[in-house]
Amino acid sequence: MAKQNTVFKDAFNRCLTLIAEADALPSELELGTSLGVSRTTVRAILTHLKTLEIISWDKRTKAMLRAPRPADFFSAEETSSLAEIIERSFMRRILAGGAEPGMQINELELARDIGTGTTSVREFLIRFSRFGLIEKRPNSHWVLKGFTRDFALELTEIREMFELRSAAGFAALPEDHPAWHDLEEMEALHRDMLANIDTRYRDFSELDERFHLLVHRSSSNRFIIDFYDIITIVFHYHYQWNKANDRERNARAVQEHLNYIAALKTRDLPTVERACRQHLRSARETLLQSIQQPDV
Amino acid sequence: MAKQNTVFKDAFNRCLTLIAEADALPSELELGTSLGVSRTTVRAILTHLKTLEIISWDKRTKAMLRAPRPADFFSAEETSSLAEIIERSFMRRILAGGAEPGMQINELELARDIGTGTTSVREFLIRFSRFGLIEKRPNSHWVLKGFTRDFALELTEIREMFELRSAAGFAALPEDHPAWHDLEEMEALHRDMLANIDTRYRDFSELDERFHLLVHRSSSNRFIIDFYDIITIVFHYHYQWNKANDRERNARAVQEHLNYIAALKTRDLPTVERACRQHLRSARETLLQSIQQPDV
DNA sequence: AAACTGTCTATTGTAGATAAAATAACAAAT
DNA sequence: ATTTGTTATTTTATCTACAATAGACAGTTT
Repeated sequence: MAKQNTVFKDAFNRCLTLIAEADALPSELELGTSLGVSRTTVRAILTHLKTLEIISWDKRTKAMLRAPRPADFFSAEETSSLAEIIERSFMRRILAGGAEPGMQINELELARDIGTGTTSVREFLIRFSRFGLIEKRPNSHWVLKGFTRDFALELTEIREMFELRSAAGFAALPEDHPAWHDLEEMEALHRDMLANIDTRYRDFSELDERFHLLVHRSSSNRFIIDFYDIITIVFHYHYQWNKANDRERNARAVQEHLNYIAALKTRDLPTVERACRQHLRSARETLLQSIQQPDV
Repeated sequence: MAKQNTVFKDAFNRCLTLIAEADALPSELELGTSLGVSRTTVRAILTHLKTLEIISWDKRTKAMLRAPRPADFFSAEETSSLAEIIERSFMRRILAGGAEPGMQINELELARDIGTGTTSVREFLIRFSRFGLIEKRPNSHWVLKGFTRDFALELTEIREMFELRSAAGFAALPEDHPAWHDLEEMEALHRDMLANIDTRYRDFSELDERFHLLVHRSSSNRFIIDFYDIITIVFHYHYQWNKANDRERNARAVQEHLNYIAALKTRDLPTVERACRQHLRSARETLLQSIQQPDV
């Protein structure tokens, strides 16, 4: 069926929440930029809104007729792009489904399982290969290298190099750099979470990602920032499937982040390095614990 | 036309040089493993060899009838895979053809220019994107970030981190590790080249690549080793299109490599670090000099 | 004239089809 | 026990086609 219209559906949903608040509708162009889509898609959205009798629309006169109802929204499955679907499906297979290192990966089989064409699966695998978990044998299959202890060690080795350098770079940023303001906000978010840790500890994963990204960004090095994608995806799925002791683990991590933030604010290099190392060490331990040791 | 039979053609050429020396033909299976192809392809090759009356072939009796002639070989264009063709073509466009940073890259146009389908171009761009020179705008074009001074600085920053760590790792390898033997060979090759530098300086590019790969490999970290692909491709094309003063430049680099090798053999960390830093510094200078400064 | 809209075109994302190559199986021959 | 003939099946690499989306231009409204 050629292209899926997930861009339209997702933008439509976001548009509904957008107009639910402000009841005056902006111009097509404006709507397009605030939703991040082209005018073509905006017009498709407006047409659909009109069909559902949520708005009236004639040329440049648009008016709200009624508030959006839950039934108006497209369901979550419909709005996720094919790439997201494939990623989730693939990660479930290789992480949850007891996939052995060395296992062969078959494009056709994956595509059939997921219910997509082979092209999309192929492109996903090519993109995914930079994460070092799979490898291509040309004219033949892909090989799963596996989420092993070695993988985790190699990953964290690089992470530590990059983050130490980024943290040092952060501490050296000029007084008026916007990152300092972001850091203040980040600190407030952490304090908030720590105050209500019993109910909020599940949200740590997202906060963790945002905090470390802020640090990495200060390196201004595209390779360091890009590498952080690997960290993100690994920890994202890791958090999803390893929930043992996560309350305590996350509480400790929040505290470590706060120490780390305080250290950055001193701008004293040895202090920064100490706080950074300490946090990275426990992050590594957490990751390693979740990896099932191979039998050999 | 679906798949190109470049695997067959390339393997056929390699087979010709292989049998030109030894005149007894091995079994199909054996031939397959030494050429790195399946039995299906081996049989296609044997059939073609028979058609050209280079060998006689009846069941397991195969005999050479005549030596291969230049005309028997497939031409170089026919044997290079589509991916290689696309890479060369693309690199020529973005490096030689005065491509400005910020320029849009159009899959369809590229494909038409090169004379291939869009799928292959797309897959190439996805693979290539990890080199940090291009970036995708989803549902829209790719953007060329350009081979700029910033790019070179970011690249060399990582390179220096990785290579210093790898070099330190190399110096710490146990006495009986095979890498020490490879290093001896490498040293001999360098001495050879230095002795005949006037005629051999053009081959330095390849030697350089092999030497640094040897060092990087000792890190045993897939991310470090994979990153070296970026270095390789950048320096490969860099050498191709920047030939100014290359004789002196290469002579100096060979000497630096020899110092570096000597330093590794001392296994003394400060010595290694000094030699490594010195070579990397001049490599960076060379790279930077070749980049045209943007007008701003 | 500036902002907006209607209409049209070009390009991307994805599915499906096809040739090349890999893989498999097994009986027959050495 | 290894190699080959034979045949069939599976999978990859690549092309083509088409809907969704982006983007451009000209006309319209304020």
